[in-house]
Amino acid sequence: MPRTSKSLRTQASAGSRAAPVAVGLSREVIVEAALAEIDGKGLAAFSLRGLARSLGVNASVVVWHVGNRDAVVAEVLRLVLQDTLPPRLPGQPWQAWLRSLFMRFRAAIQRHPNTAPLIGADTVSNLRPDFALVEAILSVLAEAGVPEDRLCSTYNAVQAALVGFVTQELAHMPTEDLQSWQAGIQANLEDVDAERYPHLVRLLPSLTNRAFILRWQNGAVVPMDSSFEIFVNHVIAGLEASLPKPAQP
Amino acid sequence: MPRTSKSLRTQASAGSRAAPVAVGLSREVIVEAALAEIDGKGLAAFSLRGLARSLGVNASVVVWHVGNRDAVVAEVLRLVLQDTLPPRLPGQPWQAWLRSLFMRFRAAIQRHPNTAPLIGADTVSNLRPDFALVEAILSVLAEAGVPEDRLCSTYNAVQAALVGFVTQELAHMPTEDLQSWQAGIQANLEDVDAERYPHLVRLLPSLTNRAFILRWQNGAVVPMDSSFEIFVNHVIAGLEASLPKPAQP
DNA sequence: ACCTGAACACCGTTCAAGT
DNA sequence: ACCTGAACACCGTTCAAGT
Repeated sequence: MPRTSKSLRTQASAGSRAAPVAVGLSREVIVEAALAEIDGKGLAAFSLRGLARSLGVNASVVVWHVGNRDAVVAEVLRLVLQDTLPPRLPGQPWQAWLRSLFMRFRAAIQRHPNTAPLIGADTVSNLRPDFALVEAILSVLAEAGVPEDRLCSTYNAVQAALVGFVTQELAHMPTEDLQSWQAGIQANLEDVDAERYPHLVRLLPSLTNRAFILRWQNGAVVPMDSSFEIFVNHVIAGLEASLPKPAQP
Repeated sequence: MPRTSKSLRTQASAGSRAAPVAVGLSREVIVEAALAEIDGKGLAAFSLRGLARSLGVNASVVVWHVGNRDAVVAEVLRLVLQDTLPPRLPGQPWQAWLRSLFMRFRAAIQRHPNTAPLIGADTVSNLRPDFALVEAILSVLAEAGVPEDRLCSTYNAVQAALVGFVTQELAHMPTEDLQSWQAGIQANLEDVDAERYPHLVRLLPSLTNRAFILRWQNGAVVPMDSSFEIFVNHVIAGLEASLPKPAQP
């Protein structure tokens, strides 16, 4: 029975030259430790060697169990996104289900914001394809009345939206010199020419650190709830508007 | 006058211990070379040392000119996205301008698909904020009739969409073992249970290598034109639907 | 000002060797 | 089967030193 504590080996590590024996490590334990590492240090600072250190083993054992770095990271993402798919409640309109999918997906990444860069930019997502997600979206779109020949394209549009907002809301920010970075952005914003950028200047109070490109903290610190809601509204309304009109009574 | 050829130093590199003299390098030349490197080898294989090699100089000179790796990459993205902002044609409806923005943005990344991971996942984008883009979007949204108190959130929704689709369409794929990876995905797809995933199985021909999560090549090889068009339609229609209704005559 | 070269503290991955 | 330890070919960044 594998333990999940930080070091699987005896803690008296100083002069201990432990014999190379099985230590109860498994793919599952390694992936969980990897997620903990990413949660704590971020993706950029995550390494197989560091992961192995946190497990009290040699780096090559990670490779032996899981494969390479990409595989580890793909498994971590799978762990983060598991149970994201909302159940289809009886009688629930497709709009409501889609909305719950978007919210649950975002909530899952919010729990582990440092994994956000993985969901869109890398294709590690398809290293472990989640067929249930694809089927559920296709099913709900078909039910909504999307024509058969546009189902694939419409699915892609939905999938892009599902991942797109959250990727950016929780995008990684420069960790270290937050102080100077914030100061730099703010100084830039104060110097903006009101003649050339009237809207920007007028809306500055509501935009500063709250709008993409104009912020220095990500959605893990400053959630963009109302923006996300409007975004989801757009997606659903856009979907509705693109449906073939039924004969209106 | 800086030259843009591959090696700025004399090509007789074998036994040449060149004296450390100025070599005509500039921030601009370095960033262009960096883009060329990324275009050729991809972001994962891009390194400051490799970049310096391609320029025929020591690695630390890149640091001296541009700063650190993030700064180099931010400048590269700025170069890729320059001139993305479409002009506002006289009498042009806001919908048409927004559509052209989406298309030009995508076209810019299509020219350098390996930079796609930078636009959304990393926040290198705001290391060099493009105020003109922000202002243009705000301006067009205000003109469309978005209420003042929702301008920021609506801007965020548009920005998320602008970046979201392209990020994924051109997401990086495992470069090396494309053969085995493709085989793996195809094998997986053929084994899908038709009882559990009826839509997936029925639509398999149109989904295979054309739908997110079910493809093994990205948009640089297999463009997702019709999906992108539907996506943009959704964005615009969703925006229209969210506008306060004017008094209908 | 602009560049070299060495050094530091890391990486991912492979591979022989142990039990 | 599962692990160690050494090795290989890299990294980004810093810093003294050259011209």
